[in-house]
Amino acid sequence: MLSVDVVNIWTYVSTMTRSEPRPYHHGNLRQALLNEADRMIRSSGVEGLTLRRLGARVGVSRSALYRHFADKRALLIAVATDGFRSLREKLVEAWERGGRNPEAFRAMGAAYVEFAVRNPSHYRVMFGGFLDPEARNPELVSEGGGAFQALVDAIATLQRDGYARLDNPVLLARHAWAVVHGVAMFGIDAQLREPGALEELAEFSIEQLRAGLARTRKE
Amino acid sequence: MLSVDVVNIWTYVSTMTRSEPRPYHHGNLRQALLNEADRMIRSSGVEGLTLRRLGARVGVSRSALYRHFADKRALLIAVATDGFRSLREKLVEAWERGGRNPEAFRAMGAAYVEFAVRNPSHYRVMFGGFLDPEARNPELVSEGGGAFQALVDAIATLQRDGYARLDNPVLLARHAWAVVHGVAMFGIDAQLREPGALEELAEFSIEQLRAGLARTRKE
DNA sequence: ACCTGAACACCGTTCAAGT
DNA sequence: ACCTGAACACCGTTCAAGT
Repeated sequence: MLSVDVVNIWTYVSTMTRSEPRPYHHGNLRQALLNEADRMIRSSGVEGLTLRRLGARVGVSRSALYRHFADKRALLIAVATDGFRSLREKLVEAWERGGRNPEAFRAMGAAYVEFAVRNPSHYRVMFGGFLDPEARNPELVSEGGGAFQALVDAIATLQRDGYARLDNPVLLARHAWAVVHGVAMFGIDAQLREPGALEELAEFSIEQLRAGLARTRKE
Repeated sequence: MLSVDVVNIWTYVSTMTRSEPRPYHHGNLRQALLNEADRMIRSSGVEGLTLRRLGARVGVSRSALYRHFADKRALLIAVATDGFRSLREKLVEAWERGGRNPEAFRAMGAAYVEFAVRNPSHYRVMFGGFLDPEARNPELVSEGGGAFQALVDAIATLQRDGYARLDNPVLLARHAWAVVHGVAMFGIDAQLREPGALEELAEFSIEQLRAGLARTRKE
């Protein structure tokens, strides 16, 4: 009816008659903001991301952003959620392409470290505690859980095929996560400056991890 | 001569004649600021620490702080430096009190995780990347290196006594640090909510670590 | 629906001035 | 030596108003 047209008439009018001081973002503004936030975090770190500069870069007023995100934390949560989704994809790909065997498990560990080192600021948003655990955003929890589940599934498969000890796979996955997370942090903090040092550590730690999972319950 | 007295006369005058609106901090202001910053970080996290509130809590004007720290980053570096010193003390104590043997090595790992979990905000300042690696504050680097050296020394001793494989002790120490760091991060992010889950993981991971170090070079 | 502009309360930091 | 008070340039966030 009429009301439907009224709803969109401003869009029509503005696109047809405005002297184009700024193009409107129709529905893709959210994604444009996320993309630009990604770029800013990548180049200047989380502390370099301010909503005002983000808006200016996208070509939008200060408050336009609040149509799509409740506040800055909500935007960071969205960034972290995307990061977890991307990480899970990388992990699953390495595991499946490697043939779901102990060697593929090592490839999965290497993929984890690589993701963190190639996206350090992203990784910090995901694990740096900027997002207080009270902010239990369901999508974030679900996406983070999905990435962790990829590890649990891989370990359960190794167990089924006789490659891994039969402890609780969740405990084994937590241990595996701790190892790769620790290695990744070493790499991110750039405390390993010597070329090859991170690769050496990653290889060693992941091999230690694999051998430890293979070790029988009582040594 | 006269100039010496002139230098301190204001202190004399102010302590004797002022109607005590605010007590002066003679030389201990720096420590008072660090102590209060510690308390604020502990209760509200790093993002809860603002220089203005810090000054107000200590009872000092906004700019007084700049007599002791170049800027906010310098204050955080000082906090991190203290943290590393404290951590090293805890590690060395656990190692020596335990008798410098494999069991003591486990105690050292547990002490590490305990330090992180009991001082989560401190720990984040130390490792959260708030301090960009470019800011190579010599004291911070030295104190952080000291804590790491405690690990290297312990592993070298284990090697000498036939308890650990003979790889490069620095590599072994990096691996050990990665493991306990990863476990600590799990605990800090409170992703392990179930009671006892963190203890279970810490015990498992540290035992994996110890067994891995004991394993001979070629399994 | 989507955006603007001004305003508010808060930052870190500086600097001339005070005791 | 140590501190104050005002100022500057920046934040995140809100809200009435515009198209």
